[in-house]
Amino acid sequence: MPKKEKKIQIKKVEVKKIVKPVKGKISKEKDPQASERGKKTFNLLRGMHDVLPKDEKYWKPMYQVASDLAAHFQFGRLETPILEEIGLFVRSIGKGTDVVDKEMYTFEDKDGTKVCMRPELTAAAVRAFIMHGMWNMPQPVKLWYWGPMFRHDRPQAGRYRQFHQVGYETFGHADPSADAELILVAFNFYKDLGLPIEIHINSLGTPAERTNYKVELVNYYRSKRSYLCEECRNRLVKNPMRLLDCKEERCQGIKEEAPQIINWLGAESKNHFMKVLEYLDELGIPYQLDSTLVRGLNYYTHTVFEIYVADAEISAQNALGAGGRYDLLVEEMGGRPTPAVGMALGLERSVLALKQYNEKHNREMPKVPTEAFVAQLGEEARRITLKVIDELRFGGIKIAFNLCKTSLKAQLELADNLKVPFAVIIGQKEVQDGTAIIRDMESGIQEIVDQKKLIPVLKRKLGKFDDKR
RNA sequence: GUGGCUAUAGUUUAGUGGUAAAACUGUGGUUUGUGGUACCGCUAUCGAGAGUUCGAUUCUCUCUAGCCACCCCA
Repeated sequence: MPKKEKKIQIKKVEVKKIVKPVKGKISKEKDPQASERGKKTFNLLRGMHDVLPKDEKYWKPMYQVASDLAAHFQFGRLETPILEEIGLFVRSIGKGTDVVDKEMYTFEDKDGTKVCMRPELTAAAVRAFIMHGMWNMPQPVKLWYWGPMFRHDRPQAGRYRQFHQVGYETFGHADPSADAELILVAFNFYKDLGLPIEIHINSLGTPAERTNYKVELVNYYRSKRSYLCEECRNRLVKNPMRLLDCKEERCQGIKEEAPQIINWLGAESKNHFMKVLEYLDELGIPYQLDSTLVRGLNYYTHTVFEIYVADAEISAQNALGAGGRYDLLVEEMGGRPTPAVGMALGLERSVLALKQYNEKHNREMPKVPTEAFVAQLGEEARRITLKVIDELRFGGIKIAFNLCKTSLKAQLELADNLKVPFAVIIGQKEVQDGTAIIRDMESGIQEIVDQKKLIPVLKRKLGKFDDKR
């Protein structure tokens, strides 16, 4: 109780003080704010995040690069619903994987259908491929997507429950060139954004080859059983391929000596893999063979790869993206046997890595410079200004303005912050004369121009080609 | 899901058992039509709830969130 009384008293004092020198404006503005303070505010759900305008400089170019690459490599945009039947993911990703067993957002729809928010998009792409009879289209069928995915994992930096991926999938192209093409797309994505990456690559062969290899792997690890960490002893029974993921120090030596899957591949599989590598060599894409790379989703065959930030210091979550071949999935999902390769990149992680990389190297994302600031004085001028602003848009001039500001000083300050080369000033006098002032922000030299000639004059000053002359 | 650390203005940080400081940002102003400086205002129920206490932002507990490692993955 005493707390509240004190506070109220303080406020009254403040208001009185303010009312004296200024007008009634401020006290009017303050009251609603004060009453709002008592209201509850809402927070985000755990693991959710807003993408804010301050990060637009990352998200916008990412989308631009992603869609440019898609256009260049002839991927068609696929947009699928966020909600899908739960079985779609259970069958494709596979039971026993963490994604399916622990991380999916699932619920029962009002009609009792078991529904799931997509944890990834390859399965949905396969579904769409089959559903729309895309095997009847000229092959290969190339699809790309961009959108939110949902995984109920424990959040960490660069790891969210709703996160975004961009992905590319190629159907009906069995040749190693398809694998290489996708890796090239990923490589170019980061190259264009200015982030050095490295590719880790491996081959899982066919399921039969993998089974043979697993037997050998288990035999090997059994012989070392007493030296293994507890976790690995479990893996030995549950998921032997994951033994290769172990980070325990005591298991590292054992891991290094472990049989490598590449030696268990048949001639055909080996040949496929070698050809992929040859393509990468030809393209000059650096890669590292990684015999321990196995991937968490069950549908992969042959080539698998992951994309890491080249600078190991940069991020905890440094796996930016991953992909691989899934030649059997389309058939498994009820379609005609169709070879396929896919790849997905994590966007939040890419932003995080880019930020850290840029900070480390004192680099900034390129942005389109503003060419002119339009300043206005008075209500009359504001009316004209909004029109001028619109005309300048048609003139193709990148401008900034702020109708909220009334003083010229404040507006020029903004112009200065934006490092705009020119300011266009419209006041009462200019409204009457139908003119505008163009101020060179560097020299301070001003020129009075007819409002109708604003676009050509500005263009000339900006060194732009003016097609009206 | 397991373990650990953290939680003060929009941001980054001080600080104290007696309700809080600074920088930056934002906003208004320093003769109401001119910027890059300078100066002066304004902006925090000290994450939420409970407990201990005359009194807590400061101590304890619970919760929540973030971060780190594991797990997993993008």
